[in-house]
Amino acid sequence: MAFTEGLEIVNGRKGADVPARGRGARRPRTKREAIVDAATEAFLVSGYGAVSMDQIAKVAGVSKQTVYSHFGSKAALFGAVIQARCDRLIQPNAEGLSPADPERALLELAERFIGAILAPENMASFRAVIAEIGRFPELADAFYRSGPRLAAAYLADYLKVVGKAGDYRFPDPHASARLFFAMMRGDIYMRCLLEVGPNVSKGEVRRTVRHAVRVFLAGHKAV
Amino acid sequence: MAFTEGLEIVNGRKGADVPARGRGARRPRTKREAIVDAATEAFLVSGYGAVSMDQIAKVAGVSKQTVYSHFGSKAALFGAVIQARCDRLIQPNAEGLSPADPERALLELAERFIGAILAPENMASFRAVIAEIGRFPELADAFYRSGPRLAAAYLADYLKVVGKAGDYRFPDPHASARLFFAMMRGDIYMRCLLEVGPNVSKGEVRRTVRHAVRVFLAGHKAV
DNA sequence: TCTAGACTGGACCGTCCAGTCCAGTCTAGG
DNA sequence: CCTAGACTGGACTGGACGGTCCAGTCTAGA
Repeated sequence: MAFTEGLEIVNGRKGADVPARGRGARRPRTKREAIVDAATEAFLVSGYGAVSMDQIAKVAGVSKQTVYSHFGSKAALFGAVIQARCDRLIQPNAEGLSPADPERALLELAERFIGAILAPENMASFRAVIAEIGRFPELADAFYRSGPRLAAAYLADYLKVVGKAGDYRFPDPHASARLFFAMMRGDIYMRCLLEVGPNVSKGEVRRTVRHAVRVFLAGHKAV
Repeated sequence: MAFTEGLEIVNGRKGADVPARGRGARRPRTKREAIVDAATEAFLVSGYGAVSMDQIAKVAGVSKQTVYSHFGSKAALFGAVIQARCDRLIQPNAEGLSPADPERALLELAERFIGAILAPENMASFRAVIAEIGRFPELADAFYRSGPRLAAAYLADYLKVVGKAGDYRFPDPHASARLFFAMMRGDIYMRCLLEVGPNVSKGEVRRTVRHAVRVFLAGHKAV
């Protein structure tokens, strides 16, 4: 709930759509943005099939016709929403990580990564993508590219640098990077995805991450 | 496609439902089984929302009323189908694995595990469960219990035994077991789940598994 | 032979929903 | 002041679909 921040009834002939910026606190959005926001929340919470265009129009405070003049169809709207979310997946990049202390650096990266993938909006995006793979295969592609693949690419670069220092060896940095993220995306991720089991605590995340990082590094120690 | 094996038009007043077993090749099923089969394939391929009861009845070669007299509602039918699939998730258990040669044993276990989770039917089950988490949270629970959790429990037992031998240390066997499966369920799994990227080859699986097992063991070596 | 119960097949109901249409309003810019 | 274009709101269409009903058939077993 509440990926948007509670504005529901913003416009009944009010924020004149175009500039209106600067009016403190009141979200100064265009109709289009309002529609996207409403649709995002609705789709991510309930799924494509369970959301009606009337619903979206109502929540956006806009007429149905307006929705259709901006996005030609329900499918197009869904596509736009998910694409936007994929573009905005927060990418934990490896910049600013010191090659001098890989353990510390990887711990930090891991924490950032876990934080990102466990964030409810991203979790919901992932579920939505999976649920509609049959109807929208392109979205799965977009998700993979801007998610797992990008993250692994960043890390691989970092591992190359670390490898040069000599303490650790990464004969195939890309494979190692993928492995690293797989380790992070462990049982905790699965439990969140399925919404089962005990809720994950900060402590559990911490412990799991430390364990994983330690094993990862020990497994790549130069002999 | 084709989780069932091509029988579609089995009964137009034919295989008398009850015994009929033994008739070679021809699938000798009850109406109920026919319904479950048809529903399974339909739900796993297209998802809950995209399947109609008329469709299922037609494919099962059965009247709609019969479907409703066996399963009271669409939701109940879906529940039964997914539950059955969860119960049948092939569990790679750790029995018969030699504690003397952990590397070999883990490699074997890993291959079995990967084979199971990448199997199209299981992949499809997982997707279906995720897609309908909102409507059917119990199914997610069933899936987790009879999938990830069970597998980890088996492995944890094995790791305890290996730990006693002395070459490796597993201070928290359950955590290590979960980590192990996370490593296996790596990028390949993600790609299959999202149906993106290059198709996975036997070779890639092999390479990935070897890498993961090596890192896992090296990371748990006794000092 | 009779009966109970499973099953058929097709009509039917109520609901929901994507998408269209349209008459009329509001506003910005010329 | 006029016009173009964005927007409203509500009626409407056409089709899908879950679920019900029912008259009639088939089969097994008493």
